[in-house]
Amino acid sequence: MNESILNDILVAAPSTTIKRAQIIYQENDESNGLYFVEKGMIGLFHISESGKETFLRVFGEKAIFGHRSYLAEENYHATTIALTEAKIKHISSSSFESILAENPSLVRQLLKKVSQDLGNAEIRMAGLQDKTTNQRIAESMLFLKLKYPEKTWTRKEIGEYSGSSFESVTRFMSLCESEGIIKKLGRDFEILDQEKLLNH
Amino acid sequence: MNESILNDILVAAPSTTIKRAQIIYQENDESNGLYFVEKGMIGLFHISESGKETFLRVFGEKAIFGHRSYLAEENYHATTIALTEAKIKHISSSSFESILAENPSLVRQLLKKVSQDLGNAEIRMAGLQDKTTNQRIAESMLFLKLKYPEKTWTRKEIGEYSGSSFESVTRFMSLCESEGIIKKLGRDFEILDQEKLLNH
DNA sequence: CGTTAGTTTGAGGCAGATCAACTTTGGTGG
DNA sequence: CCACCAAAGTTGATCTGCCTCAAACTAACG
Repeated sequence: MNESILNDILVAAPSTTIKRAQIIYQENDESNGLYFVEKGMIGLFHISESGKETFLRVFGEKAIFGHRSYLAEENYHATTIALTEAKIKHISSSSFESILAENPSLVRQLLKKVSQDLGNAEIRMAGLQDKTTNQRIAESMLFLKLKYPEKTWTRKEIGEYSGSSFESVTRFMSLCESEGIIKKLGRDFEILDQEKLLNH
Repeated sequence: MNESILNDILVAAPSTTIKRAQIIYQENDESNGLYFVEKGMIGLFHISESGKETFLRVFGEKAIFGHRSYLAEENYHATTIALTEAKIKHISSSSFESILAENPSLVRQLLKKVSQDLGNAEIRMAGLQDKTTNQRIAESMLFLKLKYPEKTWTRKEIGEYSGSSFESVTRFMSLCESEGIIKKLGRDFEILDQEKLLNH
């Protein structure tokens, strides 16, 4: 994201500190501008009536979130939950709108980012149909660990990102460790062989 | 989509006639501007190595497609196939780029549409985890039939849209007919009770 | 009519979810 | 710094929704 454009607004906005597991907004809430992650990580989840959670997207440091609903002119379609303690900034709808109006290049950047996210979502949707649970777990482990190595991802989070149960994640990780593909480090893990991991 | 803006370009562009089942572009092909559906319907599919197809999006009359890849600056992530005989127009990347440059409001409209599509894709992804096959089939029947009533949707298409096998669609439709919720008309069907259909 | 694509129905199998019982980790506060 | 405990992880057993395979039927189009 073009940081220079957002910077002026962001330095002025006050930061809020969020505890792990705290909810920022919930599915169906009215859209309310956008948020910026100053520190920590936020997850976007869909939570079904039965309580089943699907982990849709991760927002790491310097990422923005909440913009999709504003741009789509919809209420939030999912819930954001802090994955770690975090510091975030909020930008109101009216501020966001004036930034957009004054910065056509920012609009194009957002369009690019949202288009990429749409492609990713559709590829993941297809993966739920044509890949095995272990393949999806392997891909999710690789994606989450390589893109956000600083976080100790729980089996539950990996399960919800890959579309499987946390027990399946545990089993697959034990299998991988026995084959020397990963190494468990307490609750965390390290990938020793990316190639073999993906070819499971 | 704002038709007036695109109109000038579209009247000038020549139409191409496409037969049913014909492929317009394939996954991984280089992005190539955008397409406009003048007549008929086009489907966007992901096809796995084993041949399993996932039906991602439908493009009906006056819809555009191919724009996501261009805007994301990626190769195509999926394959477009004509669902019926169709007439389409093609707009080159350079024409599309100049239209975008001259029409900020069109860029905002695209941003809105792509954001909505992202929300829908994520909701469908979550549905694959927390809904039963029959629930998803019911929702897909309703969506496809209400939004595009002129097309006789095959069991295979409904299956690939809902993330289930065509046999499961057949079985569910037989069940629904026996309960008076739908009526089969040759290969087509009619929905008699939307409420009951969704509450299965 | 003949042909082919689409549909129906039944039977069987299995990937992966769910349930259950137990162990380990790592943070917290005394 | 240690003891405690809640949260996270492990492992085994069971169960089932839905896919796959198979075989026969039927609509629709040239």
